[in-house]
Amino acid sequence: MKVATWNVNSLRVRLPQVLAWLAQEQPDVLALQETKVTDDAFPAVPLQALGYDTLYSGEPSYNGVALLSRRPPTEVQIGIPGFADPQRRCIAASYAASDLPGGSLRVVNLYVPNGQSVGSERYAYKLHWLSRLNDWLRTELSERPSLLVLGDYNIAPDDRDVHDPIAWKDHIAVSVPERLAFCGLLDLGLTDAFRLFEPLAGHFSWWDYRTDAFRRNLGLRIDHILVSQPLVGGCIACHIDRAPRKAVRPSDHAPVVVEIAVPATNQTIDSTPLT
DNA sequence: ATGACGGAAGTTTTCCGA
Repeated sequence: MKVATWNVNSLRVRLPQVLAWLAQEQPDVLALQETKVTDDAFPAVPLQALGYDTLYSGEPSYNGVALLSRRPPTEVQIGIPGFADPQRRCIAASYAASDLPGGSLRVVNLYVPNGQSVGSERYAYKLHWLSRLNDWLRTELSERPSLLVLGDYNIAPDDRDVHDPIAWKDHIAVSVPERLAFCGLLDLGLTDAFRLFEPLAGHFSWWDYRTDAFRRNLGLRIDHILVSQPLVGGCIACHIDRAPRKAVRPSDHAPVVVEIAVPATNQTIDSTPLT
């Protein structure tokens, strides 16, 4: 299974790029953030025409998340249970996958608050939001063996994920309390899929629109795919697709993609007869 | 220290992003 996350910074503006990327990459699930579109205006028809089911939770101007999938969703959850948050930042669903532990893949799609600046009201909201997320994911992990928690975390987990760690020290997305909150998610039993394959610095998922930051590779790695322990062994690849960031009028984020082998795939490879 | 770019709302300017 191929699952991806992409902060599109307005789905209405980026729809042609999303449609082209879906047609080319054929992910089983694509999680979108910053759709910036209300539910009544969500462009479901062209996405369905490509064979994707749609789930979405939006609001005017800001935030908004969606899940696009080639198989039908079940057990849909909008928002963090028990957390009355008016901002549309979380949507989750399950997808049948008989070869995976538990028989289905659970996908939790997040748009973690930006936080604006360390010490601000929005920063306090970000940390509170992450705390409520942590509480909920503890329950999810106990009930869903095959769990993916992906999206725009707005946190660069360590200095390898920051183009200039000295300049960014203690700034938003990099501050110690934010990184501790991210570690708190890993401590629940989640693993950063990207770091299963790439140990080096300099790989980013976001670049500022200003100052030619993408061409100079001045970015942050803040979009992540976390996987539960039963899925770790099945992860066969995780990469950041920089191609859409080179488009005309791109999003400032690039998609992150994970590929998960189901046991049947391994068996097929292992049983290939020698010639 | 500030702004630089881009989207949205909505009307010429402001808020927000990271």
